Amino acid sequence: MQEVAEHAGVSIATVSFVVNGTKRVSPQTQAKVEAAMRELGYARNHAASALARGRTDILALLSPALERNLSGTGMEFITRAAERALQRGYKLVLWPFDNQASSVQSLIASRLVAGAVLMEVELHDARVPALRESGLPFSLIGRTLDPTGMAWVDVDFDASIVGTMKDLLGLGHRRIAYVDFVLGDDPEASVFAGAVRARNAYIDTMRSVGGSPVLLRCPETPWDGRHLVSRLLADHPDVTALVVMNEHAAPGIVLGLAAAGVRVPEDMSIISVGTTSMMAAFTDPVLTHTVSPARELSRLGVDAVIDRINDPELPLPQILLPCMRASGESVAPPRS
Amino acid sequence: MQEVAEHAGVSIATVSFVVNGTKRVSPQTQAKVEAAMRELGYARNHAASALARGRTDILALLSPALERNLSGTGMEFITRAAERALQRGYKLVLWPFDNQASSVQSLIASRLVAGAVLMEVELHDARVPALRESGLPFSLIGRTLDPTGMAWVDVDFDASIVGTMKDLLGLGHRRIAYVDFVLGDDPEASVFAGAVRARNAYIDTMRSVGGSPVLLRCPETPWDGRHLVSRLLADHPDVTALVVMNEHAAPGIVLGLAAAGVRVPEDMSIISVGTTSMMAAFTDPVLTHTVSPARELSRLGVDAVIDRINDPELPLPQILLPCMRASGESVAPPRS
DNA sequence: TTGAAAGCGCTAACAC
DNA sequence: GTGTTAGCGCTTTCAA
Repeated sequence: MQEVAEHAGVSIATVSFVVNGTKRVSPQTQAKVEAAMRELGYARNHAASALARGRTDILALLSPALERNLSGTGMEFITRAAERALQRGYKLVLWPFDNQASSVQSLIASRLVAGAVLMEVELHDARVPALRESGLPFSLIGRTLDPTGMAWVDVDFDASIVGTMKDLLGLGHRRIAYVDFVLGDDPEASVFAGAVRARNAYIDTMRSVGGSPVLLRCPETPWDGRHLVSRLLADHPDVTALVVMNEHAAPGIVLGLAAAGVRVPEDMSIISVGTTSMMAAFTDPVLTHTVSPARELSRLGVDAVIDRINDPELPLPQILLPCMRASGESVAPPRS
Repeated sequence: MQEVAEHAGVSIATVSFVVNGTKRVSPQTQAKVEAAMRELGYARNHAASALARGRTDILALLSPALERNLSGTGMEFITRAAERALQRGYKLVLWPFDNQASSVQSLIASRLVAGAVLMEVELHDARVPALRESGLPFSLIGRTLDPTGMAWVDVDFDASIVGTMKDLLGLGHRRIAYVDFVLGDDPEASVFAGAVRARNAYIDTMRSVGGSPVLLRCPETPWDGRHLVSRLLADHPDVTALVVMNEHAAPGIVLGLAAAGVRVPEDMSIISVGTTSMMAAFTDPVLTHTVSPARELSRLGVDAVIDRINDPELPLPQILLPCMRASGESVAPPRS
């Protein structure tokens, strides 16, 4: 920067002003400085700038289980978040971590990032208390049990599941089963808040129409989807429709049903919820599905943090976005 | 740090020594300092540290088209890279960008990152010259036409395609078509080096057995895969086997064939190359496939950069990894 | 084995 | 509108 200043015949303060647009500078000087910068290929030193202003332009994307969600919706979240951050002049660092709370602590204390976006939020999320205490701006993609006083954007699973159930009930289905996912080996292990809310919405809806819920779960793979089918058919032969919140198992379920001679949608209706359309198109018939608003959620989540960095007094966005219904051919009235 | 020093009754230099392990410190002082750090929840300021030592612990993952590859193998690359970087004490920032060369320039000049990993490398990649000039350590996942003097790790597409072709030829197939992908609207737009090499390996193999290559391509979606089928059957009715390098179209192709009454593998053999096993399991029959060594490639790519950061004189790793053959049920001898 | 102090490159308050 | 300058928090050389 010193060099640029000499080259342009001004002081380094002036260079700083034009680099940051912090202060009015006469057009002539501005031009001179810019020319000098171009000539010398100057770009401001990131660390020095961050140190001096006491703030960085880096955001952290905290995603505890980057291993999970090896495709589909998860990828969408990450790429959109990175894109949006860059659009707004921020960088996005990926922070997949093991030891939740303590790792967040040191991330915060190191002042590496100006804010954080949390994905895969749990009902009682260990990262949240640490973040709140620290005062670091953050937003949730998802929400904890009590998200009061935080910025969050989330899928409106309640409405989405209720809507999906209504569709099925409207067609005459009464025995509707629900399939979601387990992570790793321990079925009781960390549970995403969204999954819990969705499941509860299903249970409530079933109860409200006097039906009894049928809950199934399996790991997020097509193989597990296939295997699930025999269990389903054996234990619940009267089920006529499936609501599946398990992007990667859904195609497997269709294959499993076909192998068992169960036709979709004539004998069994299926709706895949919170998926990408691509995943829904891997089967024949194409799955009727609802699309998780991943792109918007990422954008809003990133925006929420950046806005709060710029003005901590801003109201906290708390936004619920519905899944979009997308057509498919896997739903029909039940065989009477 | 000053506070920690006072708390422990030592100088800030000493604190720095224990934080970084840069110098021998007596066990007692060490213990005192560590206790003080814990008590005050100290973590070193990232920017200040980077500024003082003239180096950061951040790596950039340069992926021009994060939009593409919305799942499967692409996701694998990113998550594994982030994981590995963290394991080795580095952070990974995502750098999806538009304007290739210039964006790289400013990334370099800003000294934000200590090194870079390039994905989706093209034969003549605009990012590479900028990087070479700058002296910033970097590695390629993939390789340019002439990757001499650079660190790279790549899939051995030559061997993989040749192996795949041999399998098919060995079964008696002679009319083997090849399907790969187009990006966006312009079929001539930026081409990944790996795709070009793979295609050439196919062409060479066909020629070497006196066959004439049949090249097809479509966007990376199951819909496009379905549509491709009618073109294939109309234009090349005598084809008995398909080598598909298009992870997301492959399941669509199977569906399209089924719809056209072409049985897999009796009437048509299919091998999906460079895919994830999950994608290959979305169809019935499960696709015979080869798995892209994404995980290892990411690890090696990240390691290569970090090693060179630590010692620029280290020999340049230039590593070719084969795709792993994975079983499936979509290959059989041709109908005689 | 420990401490003092000179920067690292930039920002921004203050003076002109 | 532009320049001077005191830090930002840490690393590291040099001296003790």
